[in-house]
Amino acid sequence: MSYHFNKIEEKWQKYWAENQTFKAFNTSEKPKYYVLDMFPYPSGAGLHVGHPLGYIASDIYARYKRHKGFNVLHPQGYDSFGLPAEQYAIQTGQHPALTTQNNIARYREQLDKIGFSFDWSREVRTSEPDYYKWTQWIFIQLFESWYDLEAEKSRPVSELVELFSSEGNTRVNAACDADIAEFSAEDWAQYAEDEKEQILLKYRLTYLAETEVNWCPQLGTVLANDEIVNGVSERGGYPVIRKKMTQWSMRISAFAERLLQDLNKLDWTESLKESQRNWIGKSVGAQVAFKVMNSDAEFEVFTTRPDTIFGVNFMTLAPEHELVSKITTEDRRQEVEAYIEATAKRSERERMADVKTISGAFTGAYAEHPFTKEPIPIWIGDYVLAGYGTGAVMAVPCGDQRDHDFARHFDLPITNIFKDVDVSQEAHAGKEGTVIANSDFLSGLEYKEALNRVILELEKTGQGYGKTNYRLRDAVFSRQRYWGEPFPVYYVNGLPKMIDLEHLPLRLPEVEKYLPTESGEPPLGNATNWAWDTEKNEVVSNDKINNSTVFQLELNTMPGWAGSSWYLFRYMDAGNPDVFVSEEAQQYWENVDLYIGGSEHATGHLLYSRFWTKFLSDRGKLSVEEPFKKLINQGMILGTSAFVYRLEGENVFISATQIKGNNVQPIHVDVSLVNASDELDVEGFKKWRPEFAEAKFVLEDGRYIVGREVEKMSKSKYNVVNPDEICERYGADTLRMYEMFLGPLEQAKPWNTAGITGVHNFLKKFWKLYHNGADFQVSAKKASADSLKSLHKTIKKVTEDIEDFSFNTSVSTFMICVNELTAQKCSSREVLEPLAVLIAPYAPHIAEELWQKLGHDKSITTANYPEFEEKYLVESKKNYPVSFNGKMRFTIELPMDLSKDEIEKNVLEDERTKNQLSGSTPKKVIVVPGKIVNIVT
RNA sequence: GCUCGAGUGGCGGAAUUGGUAGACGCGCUGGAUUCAAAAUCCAGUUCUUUCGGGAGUGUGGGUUCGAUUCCCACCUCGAGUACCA
Repeated sequence: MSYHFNKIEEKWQKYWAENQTFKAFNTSEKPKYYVLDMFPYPSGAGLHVGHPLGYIASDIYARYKRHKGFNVLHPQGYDSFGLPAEQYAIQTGQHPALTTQNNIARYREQLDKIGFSFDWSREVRTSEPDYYKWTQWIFIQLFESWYDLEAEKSRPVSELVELFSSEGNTRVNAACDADIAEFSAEDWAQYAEDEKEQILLKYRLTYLAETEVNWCPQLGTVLANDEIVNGVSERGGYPVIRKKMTQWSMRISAFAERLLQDLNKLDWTESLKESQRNWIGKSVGAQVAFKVMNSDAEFEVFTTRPDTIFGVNFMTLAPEHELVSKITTEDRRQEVEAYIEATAKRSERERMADVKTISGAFTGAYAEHPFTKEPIPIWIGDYVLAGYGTGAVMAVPCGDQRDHDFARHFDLPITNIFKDVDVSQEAHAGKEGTVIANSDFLSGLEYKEALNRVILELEKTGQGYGKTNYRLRDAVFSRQRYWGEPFPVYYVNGLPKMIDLEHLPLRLPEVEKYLPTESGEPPLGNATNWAWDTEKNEVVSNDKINNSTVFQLELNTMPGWAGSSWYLFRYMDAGNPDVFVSEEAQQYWENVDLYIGGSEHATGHLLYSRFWTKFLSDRGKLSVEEPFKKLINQGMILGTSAFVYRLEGENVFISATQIKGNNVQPIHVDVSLVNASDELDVEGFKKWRPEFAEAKFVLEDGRYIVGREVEKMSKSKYNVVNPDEICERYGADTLRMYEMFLGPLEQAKPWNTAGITGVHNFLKKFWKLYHNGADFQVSAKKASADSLKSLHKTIKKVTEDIEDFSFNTSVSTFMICVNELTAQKCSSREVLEPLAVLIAPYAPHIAEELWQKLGHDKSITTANYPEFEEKYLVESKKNYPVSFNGKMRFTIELPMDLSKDEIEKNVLEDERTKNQLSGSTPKKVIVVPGKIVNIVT
């Protein structure tokens, strides 16, 4: 009987579903282990072979951990709010909820065919009211909290109000908006309620603010920084402009230091931590105040090099700096205004692309040096960004290349304050080993000493202080979309109020159109029932708005990352109607032990999720400060696109080998029309699209050869390979093993269906090992020593590989093992039983089938792996090559578990060694246990 | 520009506390089986060679008895980030 994988796989998938084999329980004697995949957005295109890569890896690990005796939580769900469903709705009028539901059904069908061990009883969907109820709840928690910088902790706003009532805000060290005025307890008592609300809003962890945002006109929404790639939107590639809008923001900047420090606790790749560090962008330096001469104006600069303060030759303000118009002298005004206008016209993108051109203008004003009291000219220049630091810099051309370039361009002086360094050609940015000169009290000091000294001096004279800056900005949380979580917010006199917790969820209203309204409001502006009745506590018709009991609800919705920032906790207690996750469930599962997903989320999802976890932990809702202990980025599986070449202006296609000098236009052709040797199915191609029906071909030896290129897999490039087809043709077990076999998990690699036969043949050989013709046949006899050695080698290697996530080499190890067992004609139960357990994580269906035929009545999932490791520890032997001065001479057979000294002794006592040495004493004997003995004579 | 990562046969890729480079698979070549094909099985497959060998892990140096692995310089590719003061 041959290997009927379709039948076997169907049988076991049904068995697992019916018996809820992979259901995890929130109490167990066993230790817990939580394996999570980044949940997918269910797009209309369905899954291609690239999607399951990470899921297969995590599934192997989850199944392995079960064998190892862990209580494993391995759930799956859908990040189901998002743009594509909404855009589809705009085009077709179909409700996004319906599209989403259909897409999810399709995804589920595809996922089920691959035989994953997900606990589907815990499935979550971010677009379900039962789920987004808790997203709204977290939003309210954030609104009701402020950040205490002293305690480095989020605290309830009620405690802030107490502080204000007892001592005002002068001593409160909180993360807040920049424009806070000082007030006393008495002042606070006298403020009207609305005034108090206004002030509190500046402290809340989610707050309304007029912010300059990245507006994408084509998408009709704002985008977060991480949703913009090269100045255009990540989705669709549309241009993005800056625009001022009132938006909800998240005070993530308050958590910058903790987000940075705690990276050290995580088992993530260095490159990923590095991107987060970059994104947070900590720089330590000083804030220094400069007085404008002949004026009462003063401005601050931020610098990481206060030690170079005596090298300041000029100041540069961002053109948008508020002081510019105030300090510009009359004779300079025209030039300065022209420059400001010119820079304002240039888009962010142009400004970014063009970093070579140096431009600026002199304001005519001078600042006073804090120590020398000398006048310093104040310039404006667009190399200084309004949004970073204070929007002003002290320019030290001898120490900073941009300042140097600017000085040379405008012919400004360059003072050298470094000892024995030439700065005439370029700035000297090095710190270590540099001695400061020409700098009054800093002269003769090294960088570190000078730095400390100058900050001390600045603080003493009240002209500055040591300061740390972060690049991390607060995250804009409003989106002008329909298909997202509605904010649980209504407005009273322009002030936001939260809906009471017990009335959540606030469900998305129905709308006629999913586009923004004619007056430019978000799509929810189209809803006719979108007002909140504070007496009935329910949504009512907009007609009833009276601003005393019925109020307008918020029209924005939350961004995509809202639902994905906390979903890992919902799996622990999915469906709990009373709380987002129960304390018991959360304390049992803690957080994710292993998280697998793509690296594109390095600075978005992974940072926001860490932020919300820290916040919820501060407020006592969670017992952990980090969501994901260990994280692995799986590399993308790329598609191998195929091209046909059309002669310019004709319906004639030239084989890739015949192009020569012809002018051709490459056209993507569906990869299913091309065979493994790059030959096009010409008849199929003609039928593929009507415009090709009459096409003519220039062939090579009667064949049309296509061109190939490796690209991202996508529908529009016709290079998508569907996992269903692979499962149909080769089986899920083959697909799973082949995806692992393709290469290292973390590396990007092209898909190539041709190689799959190797893995498929391996499974067939494995099957043949215990089948004689049509009959299942295993021997009850003891296995030979060789077979046991093969088995044990495999157990050892595969176990090590799984622990290191080197799944590709473990597939090779299985192949070697089966080849050896085939050669040994081994069909012993003694070998096959542990082998079934070992291979089950990779190829679960064939393993279950074998396990059952071996007489077990429970799923192989319950098999205990350490038991097999113990039982089959055989004493293996190894041949040690012995070489003299690097030249290999002969081998000696010795047991593997000898110590270095024992091996050395055995080798030196061997007759052949004595012959080689012929009486002389070796200089050195190098022994590598398990590998080699090298004798240096 | 900066940060991180990677360069090994025709291809995907193995091998690092420094120890027989090219495991395993694809492809290719030859053979068996077959009327034939598919499938399967067996053998071979880094290059070069006067069949003794010789060369070889991006390039050039270095450390070492021994380097794909460690160090220095350079080249190429990929990812991230970018006037961040």
